[in-house]
Amino acid sequence: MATGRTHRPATRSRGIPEATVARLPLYLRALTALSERSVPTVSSEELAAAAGVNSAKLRKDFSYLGSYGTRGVGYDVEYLVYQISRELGLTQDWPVVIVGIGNLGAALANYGGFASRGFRVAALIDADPAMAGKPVAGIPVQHTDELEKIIQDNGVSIGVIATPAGAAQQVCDRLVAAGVTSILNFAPTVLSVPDGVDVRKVDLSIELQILAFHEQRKAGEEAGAGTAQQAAAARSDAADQGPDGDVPAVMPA
Amino acid sequence: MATGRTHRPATRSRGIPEATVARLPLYLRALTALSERSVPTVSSEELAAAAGVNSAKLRKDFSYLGSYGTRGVGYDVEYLVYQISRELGLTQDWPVVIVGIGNLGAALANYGGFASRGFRVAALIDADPAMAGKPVAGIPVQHTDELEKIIQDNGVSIGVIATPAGAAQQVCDRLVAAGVTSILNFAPTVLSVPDGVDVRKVDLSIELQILAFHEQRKAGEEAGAGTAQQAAAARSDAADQGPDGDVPAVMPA
DNA sequence: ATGTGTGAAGTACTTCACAGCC
DNA sequence: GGCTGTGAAGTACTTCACACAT
Repeated sequence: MATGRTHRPATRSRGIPEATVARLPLYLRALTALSERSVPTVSSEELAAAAGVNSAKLRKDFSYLGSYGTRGVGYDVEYLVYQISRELGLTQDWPVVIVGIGNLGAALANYGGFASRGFRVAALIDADPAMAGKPVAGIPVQHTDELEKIIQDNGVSIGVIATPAGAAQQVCDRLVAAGVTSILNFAPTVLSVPDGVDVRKVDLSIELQILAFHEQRKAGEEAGAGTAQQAAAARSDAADQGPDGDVPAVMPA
Repeated sequence: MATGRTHRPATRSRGIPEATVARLPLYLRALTALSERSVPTVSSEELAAAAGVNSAKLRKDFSYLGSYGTRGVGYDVEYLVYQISRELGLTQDWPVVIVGIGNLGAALANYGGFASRGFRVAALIDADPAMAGKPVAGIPVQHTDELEKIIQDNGVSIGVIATPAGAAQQVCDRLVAAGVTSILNFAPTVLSVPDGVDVRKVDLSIELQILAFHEQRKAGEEAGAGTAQQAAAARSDAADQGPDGDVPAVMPA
């Protein structure tokens, strides 16, 4: 059990690479925008630009899902939206609980991108008795004591932890014991979970530290001998959004 | 300019792999905890467990920084804290501005992990005139009109965007024009930036969608022929925290 | 003509396994 | 004897480049 190592020898759920899965939501967002503008078809080049990746990667990604495009033409927007949604499991309804209703928890509760994507905030839970009953984003906050009952009554399998770091592991254990098998963790802690439970982590301070690292490099290169050549080769990261295609996004209030 | 593609031929800033950089903050956090408990040394095995990675990876990561361990003994906690902090550029002070002071922006402003890690919230900026002057986390909110002046007066190079999606690109453009070269984007949009500017993205809805994908697989495998073998091999992701070591974390209020 | 789908080549990251130092 | 540091092997992901369908 401990920190729950796991070697994941070839986890590839059914042949779709994890890196591809992480990009599908990006494509879906771009496609949804096109759909709203009633654009009927897109080329891999256009869609890739909108999603911030390169077109070869996008075509390869789609090839794992099937052959949904038409050579010489492109992809049918509506059809692709459906296929990706289905692949991601967004055609079904996912009740979600948010535990820890501070500023962050409230921000998450208010996040509009939820309902639109198959997610439904089933309940807000907080340890502070003073919060109980107070509505946040139109949903009354419930006390932690009710956690197990809420999970079971609503058939919740996805939990969001937005508590302080000190409470996170305990909340996590209770969520898992009650039947939650996927956790999105905003607390700056490494959570231990049994096999079969997925944890994803979102950590502001880590992101900032990564930015600081690159920022420092930029400053150094500027100062250090400007070998022109070196300066040119310097840092051209920029786009492709975040040093590695991965990573996710919250939503402002 | 467009979506600002970039092939980043061998960006590796100075030989440290991006994947390693992304883990340094994790190690740093674990080490800081050990330091607070006055633990003098750690083995790669122990530290790896605390950080949620495996020990071979950790040793390899550290080998990119130098030979800071002692064979047969382990790593000196204080010394490593210093070396990693320096490598990440945390020994200097990074003034940061947060734009968009809704629930999320407020949550970020209140995040304690800031000051402790070399980051300082230099200013909070919001487009709503009604917010101007109101203190959030003890810092008075300033109006967007002041953005350029704030950036320049404080020498800010890192900006956090927590505005609604619609405002993000415009805010981003202004930040970049004013001199910001690293952006942490919480708005669910792909930002276009010129070369030399780093963008990292944090997106709640993408994380949830990735969880939903795996959640769906779990359900499917349960139902589908339980080839015992298949069920056993099933999904053993779990720990290693989030399908790929990467990703970051916000902090609750 | 145009743009998809994909083997093949290239690159990045991880894990193994063990020599070498304490 | 214990634990680091690292070449070498293995795996995962990306990019190229072009055959092939429309």
